Amino acid sequence: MGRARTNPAPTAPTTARGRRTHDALIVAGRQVIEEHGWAGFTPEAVTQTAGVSYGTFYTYFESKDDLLRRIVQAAADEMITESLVPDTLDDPYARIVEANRRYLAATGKAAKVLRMVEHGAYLDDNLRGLLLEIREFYVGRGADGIRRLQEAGLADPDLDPRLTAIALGGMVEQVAVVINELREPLDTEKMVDHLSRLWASAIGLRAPGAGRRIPA
Amino acid sequence: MGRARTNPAPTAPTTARGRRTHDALIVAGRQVIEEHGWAGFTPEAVTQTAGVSYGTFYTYFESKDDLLRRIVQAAADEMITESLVPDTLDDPYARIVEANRRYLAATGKAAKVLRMVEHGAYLDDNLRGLLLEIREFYVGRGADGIRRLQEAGLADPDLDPRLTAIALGGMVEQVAVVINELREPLDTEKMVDHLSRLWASAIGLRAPGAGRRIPA
Amino acid sequence: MGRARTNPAPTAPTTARGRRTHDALIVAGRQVIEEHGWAGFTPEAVTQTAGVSYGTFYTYFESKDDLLRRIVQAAADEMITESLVPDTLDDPYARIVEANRRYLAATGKAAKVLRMVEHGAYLDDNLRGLLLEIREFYVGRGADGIRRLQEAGLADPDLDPRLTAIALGGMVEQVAVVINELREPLDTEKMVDHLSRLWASAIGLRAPGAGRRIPA
Amino acid sequence: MGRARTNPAPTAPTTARGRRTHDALIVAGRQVIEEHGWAGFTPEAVTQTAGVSYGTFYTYFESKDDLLRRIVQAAADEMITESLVPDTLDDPYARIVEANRRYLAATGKAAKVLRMVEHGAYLDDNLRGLLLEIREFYVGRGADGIRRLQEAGLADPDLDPRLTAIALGGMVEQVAVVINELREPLDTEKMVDHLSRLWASAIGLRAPGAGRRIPA
DNA sequence: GATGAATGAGATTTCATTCAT
DNA sequence: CATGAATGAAATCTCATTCAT
Repeated sequence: MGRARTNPAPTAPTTARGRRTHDALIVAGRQVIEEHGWAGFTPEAVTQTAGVSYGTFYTYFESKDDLLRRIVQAAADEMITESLVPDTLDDPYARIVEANRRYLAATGKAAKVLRMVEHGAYLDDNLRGLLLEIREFYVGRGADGIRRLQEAGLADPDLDPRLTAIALGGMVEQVAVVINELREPLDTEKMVDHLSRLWASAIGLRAPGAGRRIPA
Repeated sequence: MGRARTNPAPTAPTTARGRRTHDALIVAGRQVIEEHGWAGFTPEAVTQTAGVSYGTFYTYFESKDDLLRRIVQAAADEMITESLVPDTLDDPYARIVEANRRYLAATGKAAKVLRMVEHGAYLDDNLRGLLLEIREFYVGRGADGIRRLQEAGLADPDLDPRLTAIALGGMVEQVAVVINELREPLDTEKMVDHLSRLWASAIGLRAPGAGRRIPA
Repeated sequence: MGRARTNPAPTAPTTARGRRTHDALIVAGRQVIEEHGWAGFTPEAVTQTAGVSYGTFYTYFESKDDLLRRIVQAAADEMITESLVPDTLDDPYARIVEANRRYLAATGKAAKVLRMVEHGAYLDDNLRGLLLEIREFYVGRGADGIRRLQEAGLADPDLDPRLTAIALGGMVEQVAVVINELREPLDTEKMVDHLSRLWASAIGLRAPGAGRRIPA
Repeated sequence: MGRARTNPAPTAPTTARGRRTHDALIVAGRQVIEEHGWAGFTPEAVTQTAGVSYGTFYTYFESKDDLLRRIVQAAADEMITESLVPDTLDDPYARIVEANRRYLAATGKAAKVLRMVEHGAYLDDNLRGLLLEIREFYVGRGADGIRRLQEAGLADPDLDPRLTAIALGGMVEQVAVVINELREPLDTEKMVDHLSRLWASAIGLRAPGAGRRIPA
């Protein structure tokens, strides 16, 4: 009634048991979203899935929003971690292939969660900021790669690296989503191959000193 | 949503005034979704935006779902109509440019609405079917175009037309959506240029008898 | 979920039926508070008492707080209106008697509601302001009366009118509360007599040109 | 509140540490009520203020009600103890002054706590009885004092001692509470002076053999 | 048809109390 | 004894849908 929150602001759990429950709720929350979508994402569903009582939810999270933010953060971290390409890989085309393969592999579920948030019901400023950060990570990384190739004389110098990264990154992102939704099961490895060839051709990638642009 | 209905089934409006109200509600509904997302899409908001009383909603629509279906249908029709490229345009590259320009111009918001439905709370079989149809329209059209170019010896014959269409179509679709969400204002015409060059390069489009793949 | 209120902000009812329901809810709310105290003041109890459904509460009031504010406002208005002493009454002592009689008569229930708010669970800034206003009304009126008597040479000139009004007003206010709570039934008219004599003696009120301070 | 209890009944603390914790909780509880009112009075807030863990609450108190009763009892004891006027003080007016000074000094907050209980959410028979006792103590003491003065010919014999004590006691009590709530800071000593003069004049107190009723 | 009030099941959140460690 | 996590009934609020006028 018009008064400030009087309830205990949830604090980080101090005991092992507390941490277990806390983590279980995040895992359960993610699972609920993935399986039942927005409509199913209720504190009740989450606690039931985690096997704890209703009230326990608010021992660890201020609100549904709060849990959502943490789920998104976790999904984003996971996506980014899993889609990093090792520095030891030198060949530009191989790097493209690897990046695409990892992206498609990594983003099945995580991307689904992120999309749901993006186009779903609830977007406060915190979440919007989080999503923009994630996008910026991918766009920036893609633009850097393109710029390096241009500087090495390996890619079309007329392309704006950032616009190109937005476009080609969008291609891969969108394909990742479609794969998870299409009825027709796509051969993922074949799609990785196509995406890589399209990406390479699009930026005019050529093997140093070679006439052929992409491996046959 | 999903409650049994006991309401009189709304009938198609018979008077001119009825049709006007009906259409105004669809327009208002679309506007509400675009501007306020799912959270704002309530009968209350829609009727207020349309300037009619609350109860009028159910004079014309069985339910929120019902209106949603009609909004999606309208958005899809509009997208498809506006993104058709006239047959009179012969030059392949010019057709690509034109298709991309029209897509970006016409469909940013419509695509956003479709995405929302896709990832939003409510996806009944009707809606899912509708979305698949729309996607199939674009993918099919893109694949046909690529296949024709391949047959004419103007595009890389090693590419699977369908996979390629999914990937490149996804690129344009994703860019269309992103443009409306990014903080940085993109120069649309420059983006059209980039998308077109990327698309053309990606499929190895070459002007008949020319060495250069894309216009400078 | 972190979004602004999307629900219709309740608007003043436009139809007669609406006004009836609105008023019934305020009456019911007041009755619930008086009879069951804070613990019983729930939207459910209020709507049941008013004979409407639960949801109707939020057709007219933004929140429990909102209704509470209106109840307090109504109680205050009622108290103030009923405790006004007609200007036609000239004799100072008679005015004191009349003011006390009206105060005790008027404030049984209203004062109970106000006390509950004051010492009860919920005091946001709006309510606090409202209560201060009410108090100020009584203190100001009392101080004015005392000052006038002092200027007419009818009351002890050494008294600070404001402090005196706070003290004597508090006396009457407190007695009003006690009357409603004590087991022992007090003779109200006798109490009015005592309060008036105490008040008059306290300020040294003397009839013009008379030795006796108060009527026997 | 009002739930059946299955908890082990807390036992009186046996160790020094136990007593310290027990007392700290009562002090903290009182502080919480005074500062944050009913809304803030939660086991959580009390234990935090006392610097002990949540669960410890129920080591010492059966319930919130239980703590409340002890707080009220402590506040009452304190009020009564601190407002006792030493028997060595003989002069009637000086006794009035001293009683008022002590009451204002000691009991503003305690009185507020008692009021809160009175008008707050929870009033079981135990509490009600306690409050009536406290009131009776003050009313009885006041009435006795007035009766003695009347018998000594020092006060208006027409006044009903009990009614007068209720009224004048209410005056002081109310002022004590109001002082803590008013925006305008009152000069307490000046208020003591006024209260005393008003009280004395009201009962017609006159110094034996003196014409002036109250010190100038 | 249009209007706006009414409905009530369901979602979110609170918090006094209990319990495992 | 102390700790802090767990519990769940009850409170507040939402909103798609229905209904009386």
